Order: sequence, then structure tokens, then C-alpha cells
Amino acid sequence: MNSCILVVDDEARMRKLIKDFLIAKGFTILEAEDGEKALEVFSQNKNKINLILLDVMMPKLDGWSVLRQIRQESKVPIIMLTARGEEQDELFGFELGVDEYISKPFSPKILVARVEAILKRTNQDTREIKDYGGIEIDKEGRTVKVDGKPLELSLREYELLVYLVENENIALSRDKILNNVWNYDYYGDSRTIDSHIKKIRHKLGKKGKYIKTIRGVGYKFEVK
Amino acid sequence: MNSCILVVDDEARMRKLIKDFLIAKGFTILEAEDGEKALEVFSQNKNKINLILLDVMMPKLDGWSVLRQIRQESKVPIIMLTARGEEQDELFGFELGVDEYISKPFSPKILVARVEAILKRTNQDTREIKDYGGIEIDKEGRTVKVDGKPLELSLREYELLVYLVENENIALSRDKILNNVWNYDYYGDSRTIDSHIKKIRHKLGKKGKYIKTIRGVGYKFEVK
DNA sequence: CTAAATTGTGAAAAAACTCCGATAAAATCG
DNA sequence: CGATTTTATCGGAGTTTTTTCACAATTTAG
Repeated sequence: MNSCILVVDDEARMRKLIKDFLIAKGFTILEAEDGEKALEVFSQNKNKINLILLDVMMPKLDGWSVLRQIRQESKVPIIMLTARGEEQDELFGFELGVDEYISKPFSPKILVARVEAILKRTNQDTREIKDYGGIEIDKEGRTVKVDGKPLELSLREYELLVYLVENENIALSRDKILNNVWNYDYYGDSRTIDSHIKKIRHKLGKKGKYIKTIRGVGYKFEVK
Repeated sequence: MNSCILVVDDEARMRKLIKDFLIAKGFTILEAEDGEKALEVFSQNKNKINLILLDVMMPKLDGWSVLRQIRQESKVPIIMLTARGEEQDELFGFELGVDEYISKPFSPKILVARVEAILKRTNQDTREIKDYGGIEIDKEGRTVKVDGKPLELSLREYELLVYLVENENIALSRDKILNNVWNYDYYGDSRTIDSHIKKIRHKLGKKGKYIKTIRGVGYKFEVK
């Protein structure tokens, strides 16, 4: 993990306070003492920075301006540090893509909690691995595991399996399968599907029986 | 869009207030007057509900309990409605997966702004399409586009390209490439990589030059 | 500049994949 | 139960993908 956070505030004391707490929590910190420096540091560390703590009131370039400029090119999470309870500002900011507010004065605990919450939310591994009765499918990685063991599936096999599991418990007609897994205009032998089903079942081993045959219709994936 | 929001609060007046504002903004509203009802409504509308506004203080089952139970099975965004400024609660809640707090009393504007901010954040199609100098890769869909035009890449070509772009600006040795794109124990001709590189470059057209040859080492993807 | 090393390229061999058609097996119906 | 319909399975033909190999082009070193 070890996320990198850019702290932007004109008060050195405030920066130090924030920095110390976040470092104690294992974060890496970059600092900037005004808006211009913030943009500079940001542009040089785009890929590294995971979150920005941005003070609103600053000399040279205020927090809103910095926010706007950064939002032109990046969706990095930004927490604004504001004077207490300025509703107008909050509304203003959400539209611009502020992720969170923290009002000064704040307790370091709150700070850390919010930072972690936001990072958790955004860092949240976008990788989604879905489990269908022990058949794990990682669509991003295009991999399938059964009981933890990776399976080698050809393109058609993979797509057919994905189509079946994504329609778990739904009986799929051969027509539907052909139209969805094959090109729309494919006009082939309907035994083709059977052939692939056979191979998938075989590769799934014991779990092959989750692919049910629905006589007169087609197939259905059902964990039972 | 038209998101559905579950409003849980024991005060009918409060529910009505929230409901009216959110409906005015085009949301669909479900209501529950206590924790138990909330769970009931939730379990019956799991797939429909996009966000939950959850009061903390309620008879029968309080907000925290509801939160915990819902988090057992769902990541639906939850905004807690709390009495003003209870730090302890906030810390407590972030760990449990609270997405946001709104302190009573709040202005309807703030409410709507936060709801919209959260929905914007979470509804954000999980589908991620990354752009590397005009080469767009959708890993979930396993598609590559160059300047908007889809490319047909074979398995190896695709994986090799993904490996290169994900290590943008890093020179990758042939060894490393073999170990990562091919099976770990692959023991083939080293011209194999070149062959695929050639095909990829060709398919990328003008952008093929982003794949740089690093003599004596291997290749590097670099947009320049 | 020349020789050596490394990479690019195209063609062809090898491997993998997809699809088809024939036959076997199973389920259903009368 | 026997006939009929439907699905399972198998082998192999036709494709596509992957790999290999020989040679050309390029870069680097001396």
C-alpha cells in the first residue's frame, strides 16, 4: 500500500502537524506551501500521489483554483481543509469534484480516519474476482480458477463460461447463446455449442456438473 | 441514472423533508421508520437501492447495527445522519464502512450535494479504460482502441501490449517479458518476442513507434 | 570503416483452436 | 417397451495463432 499524500497548506506548523501524524501511519508525504508550488509538485509526481490535502485559504493561488486546475487532468482524491462550516463552499466544492471536507480545527484522528476511508474507497482494488460455487472468474485478468487452481480456457470456452455464470440460474436457449457468445450473424451448427460445453465441463472437473442441460432449450449454470 | 435512495429515520417529519428534496432532484425514494424495517426493505430491494441515508438514533435497532448488518452483504454507499460533531462516532463508523456523515441539523442543499457526490463517485462505471497516449485499453472487455478504432489482437499480442503499457517508461528485458507474458518455464526462440512486437507495432499504426527498442535489453513503451 | 552483435522481417512449420458431421447415448413420448 | 427426439462425444478438416528459422537491416564496438 504505502500511499503518497500531498499536503498543501501555507502554515508550516499545520503542515508539520499533519505530516507527523500521517507519517506515523505509514504514509509518504509531499509538501507544498502555496497553490503554485502545489501544482508544481503535483505535475512532477502525478503517478505517485494518491491523495491531496488542500487548504482553501492560501496566498498566491487559493485552494479552489488549485482544485480546478488539478481536476482538469486528474481524478486524484482531494480533501479540502476549510474554516468551519461554510456551507456555500461545500456546495461549491462538491461540484468541482471535492471528495471530502475537513474543518479546521480538526483532530488528527479524524484526519487520519478520513484519509484512510477515502483511500480505501478509491484504492479499492478495481479488480473484481467473482466466485460462482468455487469457480473464480477474474474478468480483468481473464483467468478462471477452480478451487484455486488456474484453468486454461480458449477464447470461446472462456466467453461461453462467462456468459453462463453471469446468467446463473437462467436457462439459456441455444439461440440466445449463439447470439451472445458468437457473432450476431453466426449461422453454424448447433452442435458447436455442445462441443464447447463438453470441453468446459471437462476442464471444470467435478464442478462441470454445474452446467445443466435443459433439454429442448439449451443450458443453465446452477450451483447445486 | 435515476438512483434509488433508502431513507431511514424514525421521525416522519425528517423523512418527509429529505424525501421531498430528493424527489425534487429526481431520485426515487424508499422509506423505513426503524432499523428493523430498514433491513427488511433493504433485503427486498437489494439490487435497486443505490444509497442509504441512515439515522443513527432509532428505536428497536440503531443505525450502527443496521450498518453492520448491511455491510455483511453489501457495499452500498451509506450516509449516516448524526447529532452534531461526535468524533468518537465518526471514527467508529469509518471503520465499519460509512461513506459519509451529515450532522443534524443540516441544510437540504448540503444533503443533496453530498448524495450526488457519493453517487457520482460510486456509480462511476467500474469499467476502467486506460489511455496510453491514445491507445485505449479496456481490460475487462479485453479490447484495445487506437484513436477510437478497435484493434484485433491475438491473445499473445494483447498480453504483450498490456505488459508493455503497464510498465510504461520501463525498459523490459526479453527475459522479463518471457517470464511475464509467456509461461514461466517457456524456453523458446528469442526471436519470438520480436515477431510479436512487429505485429503489434504494425497494428498500432503510427503509434507503433511508442514501443521502443532498447538494444541489448529488450523493449520499452514510451509515449513520445 | 569494417566486423560483430543485435534486431527486423517474411515465410513456413508447428501448435492450438474452432467448427462440423457422424455416431453413440440418453431422455421423452406414445 | 420401442420409436423418436435431443444431447454427448469423438475425430478430423479448416482456420487462426504461435513459433521457428533464415536472412536482411541496423546498431555498436574496435
